[in-house]
Amino acid sequence: MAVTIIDVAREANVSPSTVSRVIADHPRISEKTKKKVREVMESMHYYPNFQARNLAARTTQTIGVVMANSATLAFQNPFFPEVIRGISTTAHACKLGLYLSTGGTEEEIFQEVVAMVQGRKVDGIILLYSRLDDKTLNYLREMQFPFTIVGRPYAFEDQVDFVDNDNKKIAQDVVEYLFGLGHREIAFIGGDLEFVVSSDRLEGYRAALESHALKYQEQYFIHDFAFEQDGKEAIRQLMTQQSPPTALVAHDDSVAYEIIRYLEQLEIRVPEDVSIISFNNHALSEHVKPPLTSVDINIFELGLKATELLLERIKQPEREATHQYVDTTLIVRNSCQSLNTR
Amino acid sequence: MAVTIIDVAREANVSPSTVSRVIADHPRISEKTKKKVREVMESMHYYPNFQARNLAARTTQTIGVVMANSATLAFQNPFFPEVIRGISTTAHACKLGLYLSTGGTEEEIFQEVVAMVQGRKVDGIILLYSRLDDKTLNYLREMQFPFTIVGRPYAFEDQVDFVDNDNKKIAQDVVEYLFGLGHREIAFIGGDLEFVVSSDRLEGYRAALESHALKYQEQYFIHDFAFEQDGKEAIRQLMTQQSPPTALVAHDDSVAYEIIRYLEQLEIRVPEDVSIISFNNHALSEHVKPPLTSVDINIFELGLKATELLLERIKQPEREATHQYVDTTLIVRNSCQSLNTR
DNA sequence: CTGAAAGCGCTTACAG
DNA sequence: CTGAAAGCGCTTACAG
Repeated sequence: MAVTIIDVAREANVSPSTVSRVIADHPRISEKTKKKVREVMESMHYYPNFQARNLAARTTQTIGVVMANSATLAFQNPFFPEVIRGISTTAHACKLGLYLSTGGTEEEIFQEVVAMVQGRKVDGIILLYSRLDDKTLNYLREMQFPFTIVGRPYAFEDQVDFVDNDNKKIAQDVVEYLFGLGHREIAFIGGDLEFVVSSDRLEGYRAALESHALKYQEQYFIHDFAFEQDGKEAIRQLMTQQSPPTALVAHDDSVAYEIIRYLEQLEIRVPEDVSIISFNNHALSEHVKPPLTSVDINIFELGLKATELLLERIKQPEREATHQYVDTTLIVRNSCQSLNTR
Repeated sequence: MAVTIIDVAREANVSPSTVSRVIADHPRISEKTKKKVREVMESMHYYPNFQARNLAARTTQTIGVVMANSATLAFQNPFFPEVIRGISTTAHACKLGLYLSTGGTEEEIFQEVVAMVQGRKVDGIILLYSRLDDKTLNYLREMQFPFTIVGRPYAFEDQVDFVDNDNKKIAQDVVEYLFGLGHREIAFIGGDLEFVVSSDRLEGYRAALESHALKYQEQYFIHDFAFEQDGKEAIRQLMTQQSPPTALVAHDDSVAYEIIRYLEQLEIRVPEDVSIISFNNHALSEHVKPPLTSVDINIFELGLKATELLLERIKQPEREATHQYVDTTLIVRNSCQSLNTR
């Protein structure tokens, strides 16, 4: 068996309480005692048992990280490691552990979250996605369990802590940018509207069009499911209609890459024949052909801030809900062409 | 306070022991009692406290996942989510939790692993990397703590459980493939040789050359650090020497993308002027230009198998060490050209 | 500044 | 088939 606090206490001629207090660096223990106990701990290779400590102290020192189901995960590939890196940075600095959800379906994930909360596995939870009317989120709200979202909640915005980009605004900005280049026929290849990030971006797109008295047009919008089912055909239809778009907005770089390939097969050149712009600025976007103009959404920061908010919430359960919007940067590369100079 | 096993016991008119046994679905409890207790648990919304259960049962029902430091992580971007997906699949099926390392440096990671082991945070550990003479690995070995590596250990191969691709072989195969296409001047842009995966692939490359009585040549090898410092210059030098290579082997697709961009700047066409082949088959490799010929290493399976091995090890600490090699597939796309038909 | 005692919420031989 | 008791390894009022 491993050496316990009792073994140390006996060896150091103090009580277990004292050893415990030395571990916690309690101020009311004399330096002399601390020194002695620490020496004994060292020589006996004592190491505290977290489970016991946490059970007694009613804490876990770990936070739960809940990702959307794996299908979506695969999709948002580069998002995940980067947001984890942000979360880890804060977590590690505060000596907090990370507990990861493993569920593959919405229901499994929900059950896991219940287990985390009720089973006292974590002190708080970070939701890595925001879905319309999400069971998990509602549960967390009802339980008043500390949690933060990376993304904007679909509702109760003022009652929930979250970190997000201003997705409406960046979608608007992107359209404005294209508008500035002279584009008027701008199509949007959207993400799954179940996710708030997707609906926000779509909304920004529409708002930008309307602000220029351009109408939102059905035939300029491709749903995620249509694209996933047969992306090539969707793009073909889009580009062969009466007045095809001169610019495309894709909801994610990986989608943009795919579109570019289909366009190529259709012998439509980017950016000469059609411009393309996208979101999320994957690491590879500077290396593809043509280098992709994309919005950097600062994923690392998203993870970092979400963790900070969560820690504050854990410390002060009663504080008011806080939001934070993380800055984005439009990275202009070579996938968009100006029509003005024509 | 939450409802405990004692509350349930009182309400159901049984002892706490019995409630505990009902939770564990102990065979010696009568169906009648089980039914009654379960009804009470239901109606009282009882949920077991994992910390207490684990403390008493001396288990954790969670496995630790340790990644190499963040710098490397960023590099191997798509690897991480995919291997986690594989690990999650097995873990979730066995109702095991995942505890993630958060450290940014080797030393931090080591300390975390010590905390996981000594602090009884996990029942076993999966190392997501294999490094030369790794302190963490050595510690785990010495402690005889259950662990598995995704990758081949640098030593003690027959004493450690691991899952890997046969990296020597796939590097050989890749060179053979190029050889079959008529290439004789084949360069290698390698990874960090601190990692076994990189040195294995380099070794395979050399072995393949030698099997064709071709000599390994310094000027056909670019070190990871040289490439990272100034990739463009490294490629320029490589391609402007006396007899430049006709084919390049890159240790990872993301490196291949970068190389392709530099080649383009040098006005060297792929595959017309030089062929390029790579490992890991990122999701994007079919979408880049030219679509990249790459070796699919089946990352999902790597994670899945590693977890299975770990679980077996946890069950039978004394069993013999096992290895498993996961199959790979050469995905031929359009980045290599045959010289034979010229 | 330090200790004795109770308690965190479970599990598991042992006994019947 | 079920219960009483000890124990997992800590923490933390309370008392001095």
